[in-house]
Amino acid sequence: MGVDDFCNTGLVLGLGFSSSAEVVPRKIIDENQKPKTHLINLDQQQLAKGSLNFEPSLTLSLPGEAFDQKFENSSKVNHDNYKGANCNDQYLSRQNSAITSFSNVSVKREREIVSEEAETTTERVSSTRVSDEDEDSPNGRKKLRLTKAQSALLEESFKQHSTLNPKQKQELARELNLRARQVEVWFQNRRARTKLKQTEVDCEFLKKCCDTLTDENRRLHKELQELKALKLGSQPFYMQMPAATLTMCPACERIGGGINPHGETTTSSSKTGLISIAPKSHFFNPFTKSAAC
DNA sequence: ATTGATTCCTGGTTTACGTCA
DNA sequence: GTTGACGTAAACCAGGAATCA
Repeated sequence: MGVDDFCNTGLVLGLGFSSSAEVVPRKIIDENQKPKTHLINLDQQQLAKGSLNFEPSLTLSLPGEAFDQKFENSSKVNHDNYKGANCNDQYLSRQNSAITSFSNVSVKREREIVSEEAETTTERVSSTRVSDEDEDSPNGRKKLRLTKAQSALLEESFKQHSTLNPKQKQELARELNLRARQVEVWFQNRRARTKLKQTEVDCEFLKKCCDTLTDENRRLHKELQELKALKLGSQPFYMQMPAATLTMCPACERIGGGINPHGETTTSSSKTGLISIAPKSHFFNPFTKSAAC
């Protein structure tokens, strides 16, 4: 029996985990007292420290069953945040000089550019924001570098809510002396980075699980060989015992099942020589000690 | 019920900028 | 001091989903 045998069963082995930090959406109440789902992000400090207490959960299911539920939930975004949003924050940072460099802009882009021009006009009159400094940029994509104070405030806001409604966005933009569009882009990129980091953490975890399961597979192979050897030794006791009823202590690697791992017979039915033990679902958890010990 | 417009999102990409050898 | 490689993050694009008229 090898990995190939396992893969040909038509079953799906799912690996997931839960942690003290919520990953699943939960209901929260926004400022308008409207219940909505909201993705709660892992605390970045916890991530960095690796201090999250992940509890692995392995599931065996038919193809298409709920293995992806976590990720489906994670990718689901509630759009109620923006219900009733107006166009006020539709501002693009691309400057007028850059517009001509896109010869085949879509209708959508043209619409946005029109609104951008309108807003730009307003801003030029009413403020001295960063965009004013970009006037000299030859290609219109002068890159802003946020100050530490701006980044800190954005991070603080992101900790409170990973998405912004238009009002929050405008308010934050005003506080930071940035355009609403810049705040919006920052949050989009920040969410993407969070997700990427979480993916990396998941990947590392799965690698460790893979290593552990490989070791477990190796150990089970060894156990199988030992059982075959015993069977070949024509010992009637073991010939009457279904292999599935045998368990082995992962720690001491001794065979259990009616006989304790250290050799003593423990069941009353042993008088008959036939050991009768209820099949026990035993899925080895690589992160916990063996239940047999 | 259907459809088009609008808005924001995600996922991926581009690119300006800073750092370092 | 200059330069090229590289990483980071701001900005962008395409397409999807939700909502509304």
